[in-house]
Amino acid sequence: MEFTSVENISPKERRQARTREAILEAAREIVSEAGAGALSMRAIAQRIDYSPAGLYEYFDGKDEIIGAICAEGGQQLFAYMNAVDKGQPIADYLQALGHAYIRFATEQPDYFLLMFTSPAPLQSAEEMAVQSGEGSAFGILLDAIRRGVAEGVFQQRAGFDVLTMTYAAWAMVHGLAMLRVTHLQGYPMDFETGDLGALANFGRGLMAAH
Amino acid sequence: MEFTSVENISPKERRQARTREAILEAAREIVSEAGAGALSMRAIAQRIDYSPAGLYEYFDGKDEIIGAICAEGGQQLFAYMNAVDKGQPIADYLQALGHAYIRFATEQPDYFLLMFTSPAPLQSAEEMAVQSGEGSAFGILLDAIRRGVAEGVFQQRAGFDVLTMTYAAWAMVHGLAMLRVTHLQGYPMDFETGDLGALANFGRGLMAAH
DNA sequence: TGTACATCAGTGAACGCGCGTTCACTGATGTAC
DNA sequence: TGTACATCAGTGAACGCGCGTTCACTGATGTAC
Repeated sequence: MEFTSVENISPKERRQARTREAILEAAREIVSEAGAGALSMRAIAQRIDYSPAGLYEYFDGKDEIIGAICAEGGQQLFAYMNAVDKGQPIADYLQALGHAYIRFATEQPDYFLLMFTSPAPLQSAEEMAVQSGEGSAFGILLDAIRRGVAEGVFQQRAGFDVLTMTYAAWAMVHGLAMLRVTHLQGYPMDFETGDLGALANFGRGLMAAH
Repeated sequence: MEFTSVENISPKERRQARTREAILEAAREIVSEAGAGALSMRAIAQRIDYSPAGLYEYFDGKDEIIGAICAEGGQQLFAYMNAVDKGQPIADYLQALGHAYIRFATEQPDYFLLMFTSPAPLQSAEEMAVQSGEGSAFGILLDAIRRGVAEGVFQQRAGFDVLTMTYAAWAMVHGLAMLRVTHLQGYPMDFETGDLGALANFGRGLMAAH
């Protein structure tokens, strides 16, 4: 029988983990402050007083660092959505989830763009279906839709099952978030009202015929 | 009284216009074939057998060229949506418009991304409100919503006027298109069905209470 | 019709920059006897 | 406890690349007399 390796962490490994974390933190800060375009090995190294070459002790290259901070971004997005009060009526809850998604995008626009303007690491529809609340933003959305259907508030329709409904909800909030941080950035309009209206409209579409 | 300068075009101006067009065509092709990342002054010049320096006779710099082909992209998107049969019932028509938007994005993904991942030249909400069918994709969408409301099929609600409804519709199709060409690129799922369901769901939300 | 000149379109080479990555190296830390 | 050695974290300099833009220039085209 083997020991789980989780417990035995040597001082060396602790140090390495800390440095890895420092690298990612620096990368995160650069993206937040100056956008994804400013993220370079040199910039990261400078920020933590390393030479660029030193980073290769901890990561295989730039892509791996980007991948790691995208994963962190996913967790952050999850945190935004998981903080929403689950006690509310399902329609309100779903709307609040959308709002949280948009809030993440507007508060961390560069982060959001980094995560969502390049292709994600592949994952099948089945895998997406499996992931429930714990861990991913999509899972939270999925659980909400499931709950709405179970409560009889939302209604499955032909060609519009729970998974597809979730995809649609995601696309709705993603479109609102994306337009806002890219094409409509700086537009003098009342996004808050617009988003609320759009989310309410989407919710009406989900409702079961009375 | 002055003559309109539109008519008198010298041979010189004609030549210049043709070269300008050739530059933009080359830029368009590069973006289509290799993505926005591959668009460089050198690449454009090479494709039309100029030296990079020569391009500065026709454009002030790279940004101006990008701006010009984004404008062209807007016209192309307009063409997609304007080709949709306006004779159908409004709900079908709106759905078909969404479909056309998504088709543009999937058939010209690099173009679409170039247009929609950087901020657009600013324009006020009033200007957007003014632009009707002739010219812009947003205008077409706006006209459709207006028609739906006029026919009593769609319903204006508190905080959800025609302009806001159009914004919501745009965000819906934009989210579907965007997810598809970025984060979900290559996912093994049935986008066609998903998009149809999402658009139908959005339409239901617009409907007037019976 | 011929000639002198001005305008024009376009070039070649360079400037200065930043990028990801590699590699031979060094000095410090840890280890074995 | 001291010494010899191996491992390790990190460096400095360079490689090779591509970028947008500038500038002095040239050869062709057009114009005026």
